[in-house]
Amino acid sequence: MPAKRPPIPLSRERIIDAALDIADAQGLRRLTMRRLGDALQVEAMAIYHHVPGGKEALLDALAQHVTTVNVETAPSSWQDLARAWCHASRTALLAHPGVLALAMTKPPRGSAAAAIREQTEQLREAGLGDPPAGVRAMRAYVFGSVAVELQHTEWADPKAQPAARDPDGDTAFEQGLSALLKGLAG
Amino acid sequence: MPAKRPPIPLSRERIIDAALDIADAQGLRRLTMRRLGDALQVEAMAIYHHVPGGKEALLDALAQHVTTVNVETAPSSWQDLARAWCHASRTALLAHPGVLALAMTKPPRGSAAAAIREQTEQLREAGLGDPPAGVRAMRAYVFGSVAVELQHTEWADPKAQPAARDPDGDTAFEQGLSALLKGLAG
DNA sequence: ACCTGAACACCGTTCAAGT
DNA sequence: ACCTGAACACCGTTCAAGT
Repeated sequence: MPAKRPPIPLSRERIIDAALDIADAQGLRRLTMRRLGDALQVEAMAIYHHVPGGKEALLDALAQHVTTVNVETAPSSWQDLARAWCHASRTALLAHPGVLALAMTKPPRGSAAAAIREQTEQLREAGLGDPPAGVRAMRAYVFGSVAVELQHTEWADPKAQPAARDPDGDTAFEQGLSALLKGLAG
Repeated sequence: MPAKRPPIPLSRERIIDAALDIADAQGLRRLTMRRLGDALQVEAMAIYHHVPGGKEALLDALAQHVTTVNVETAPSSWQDLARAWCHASRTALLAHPGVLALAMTKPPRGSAAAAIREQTEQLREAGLGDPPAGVRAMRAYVFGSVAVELQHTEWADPKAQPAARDPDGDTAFEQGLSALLKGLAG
């Protein structure tokens, strides 16, 4: 006879993880405070204790989660460094397709804004010409590529799992990235 | 004494226009069947008569509206033609910032899918190397650029009017577009 | 400190009813 | 044919109350 397991205490992190699960599996429109509560075995109202701003703040946190990336500064050229940042960003976005719309729509805040500043500084030190413009172009490229790639997989198979990715996506991304970096070089 | 004006009959087009107004001015989250009915001087339930699929179909229609563009095939090189398509797409998306998330998220259907096919054919005839890959890269670029540009204006001034645009947006777009086209050339 | 229950204003959508 | 009113299941959020 299994002992009555004491419930894992609620936390901001567990809430965000559960919210990402729901958004990825069922879509943003079905991410509901009540459904989220169900997934966490808790009444919806308990969530407000851990996420002060309510649902709007929760959505902000989800956007931050998929746009906060970090790269160890090691590579040789600014091109290699730029590639590393773009790959990391793409991977983070593809991991949670359900919240891509939030990531592209909400202006970067907190850790997401900090990551952009860090990326800008690293690329400046690595010798990139106009770091803010370069980072802006890279962010645009990564956002757009991921959006089109996800549209493509959903168009090909409306019930595709997030794991079942577009095989053309990788190569299309690499080609476009090379062209972009060549363009940024001057 | 003003005569009692007979109400303009409801139509799918009027509904879509009113929905775009609300989304642009107040955000997608505040676009509600009831609010939409108010704006049209009609009960919310009347909308279902003109938009069979309900709210989901309405959102699809909004996405189609801002991603359906057309370009008169006249320019000389495939580069000029590609520029024309990218400019037209960007303009259409910037005109309705409130529904960008839908445009990037919903796979192209109906007139939007037709526009992509048309663009692909025109560019093939104009001599572009791999038309589907090229169009995919252009769509990604336009989506990403517009998303970052709108993030940027909202970050600079959270209550900026859609008309008050980012001055850097135009030049950043042109620079990136040139780099992309150079990359597509080979 | 952390969670619940009841309550309130608001959603999307249906269906029968009006004109 | 086109619109309305009432109804239903479901939202986000508050607040007092429980432990």
